[in-house]
Amino acid sequence: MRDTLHAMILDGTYYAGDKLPKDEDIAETLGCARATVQRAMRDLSDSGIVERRRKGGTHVRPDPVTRTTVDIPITRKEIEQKGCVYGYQLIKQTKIETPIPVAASFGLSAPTEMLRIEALHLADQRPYMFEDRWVSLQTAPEILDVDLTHENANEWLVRNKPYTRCDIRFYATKATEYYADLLGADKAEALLVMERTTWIGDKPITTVKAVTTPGYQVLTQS
Amino acid sequence: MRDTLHAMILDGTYYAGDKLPKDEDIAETLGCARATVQRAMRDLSDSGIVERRRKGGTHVRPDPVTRTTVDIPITRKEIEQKGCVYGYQLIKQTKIETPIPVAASFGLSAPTEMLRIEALHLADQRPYMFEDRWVSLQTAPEILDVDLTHENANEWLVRNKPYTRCDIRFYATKATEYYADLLGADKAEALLVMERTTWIGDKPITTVKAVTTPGYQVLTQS
DNA sequence: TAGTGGTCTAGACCACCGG
DNA sequence: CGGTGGTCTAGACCACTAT
Repeated sequence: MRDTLHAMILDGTYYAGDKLPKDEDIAETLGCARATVQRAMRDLSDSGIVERRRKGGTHVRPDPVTRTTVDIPITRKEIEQKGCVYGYQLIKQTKIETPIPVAASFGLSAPTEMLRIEALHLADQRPYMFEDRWVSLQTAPEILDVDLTHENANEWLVRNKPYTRCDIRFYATKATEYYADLLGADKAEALLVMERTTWIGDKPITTVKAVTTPGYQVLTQS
Repeated sequence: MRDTLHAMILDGTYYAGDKLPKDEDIAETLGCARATVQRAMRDLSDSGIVERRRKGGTHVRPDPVTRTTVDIPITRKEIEQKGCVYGYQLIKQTKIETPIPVAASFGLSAPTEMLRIEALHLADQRPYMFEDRWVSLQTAPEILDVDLTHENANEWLVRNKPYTRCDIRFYATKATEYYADLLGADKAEALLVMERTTWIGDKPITTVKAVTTPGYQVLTQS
């Protein structure tokens, strides 16, 4: 039922920008309950195909977008899923004031003292991903009690610091000598970077720049 | 109501791997309808926080993932939204048999004749993105009638060929001399690439490799 | 096969926001 | 303010799958 409604909307009956009848009318036309229409519309809305506003009605999105979902697993799981042995190596851990760009990524106007952690994830003993992380000591002071040579900050945070907002960006960067060394890559190799910043409410938790090894790909789901 | 249920599940009552009571019991405990629980659970499930299986019940996901949504707009819109003037330039258009890797990306075992289109998107007259596209002539033969020097294949497809499946991948690549020339970038610059392949049912529509200019970022939502 | 989640209905009331 | 979508209920039946 919902699927046939999806199909009906999408089979060329309506075009970009068109206004659809209100749920009640559609329900009557199709001989189904309004809740069913509502459910179908919600799906279409989630997929970015349609836009709905109270009183404004439902419109086919005028500028179609390709909307897709990315799952970023815990790095350990990602490595293990490839059938490799996971390894972790703490490189450096310092309590230091955030540089301006880092403060900015949190939306903070003034630098703060945070914990900076540089670490390497290994797959079968070989470098897999380098992470350069900043953790807010105001929001997550307990991290100072964690032995980060063995426990990995990524996982500790996931288990102990739920977040309410998360910004992610992907981009490419040329390997600096530092990255190339750490990752066992050629200098000037092209590397994919994932930057992730999380907050609980409006309080910063952590920001991490994950630099991957050459060839790394991010895949999306349907 | 749904929100309080969300909160209750997430406030530390259950841990990774835990099994939750069945919807009916939760509904009774909270004094709400089962449909309400179902709705809340569906949200949690969509967010990747919980996994549900008929008869198997609902479990908190044992391996937490960061799940996020990426919107990929029409390139024209993306450029215009930045306040730039959009430009488009067809570089080459050939009817040719797919190389093995291209056929493979569609899941085809044998090469087929397709339309290959190389084109450049411009922002304020400057190169913005290069696209190397293959379009199936079996699924979208009408594209041969389109004047691709003026109409851009991206938009024609979006408007005329709805798809049911879409695979996307992001990765970094070192600029070849060809890319560097086209994009006005330095040779060996790191470039972000988006590859997108779409099908209608199990019939291939198009696959496109979009090579971006240096500094390009993909942002995600919530 | 029995237990669980998934879909649907018919109806009520609420919340937002455009005219 | 009135029209539209959003949420909720109480109940029925279905579809999958773990045991």
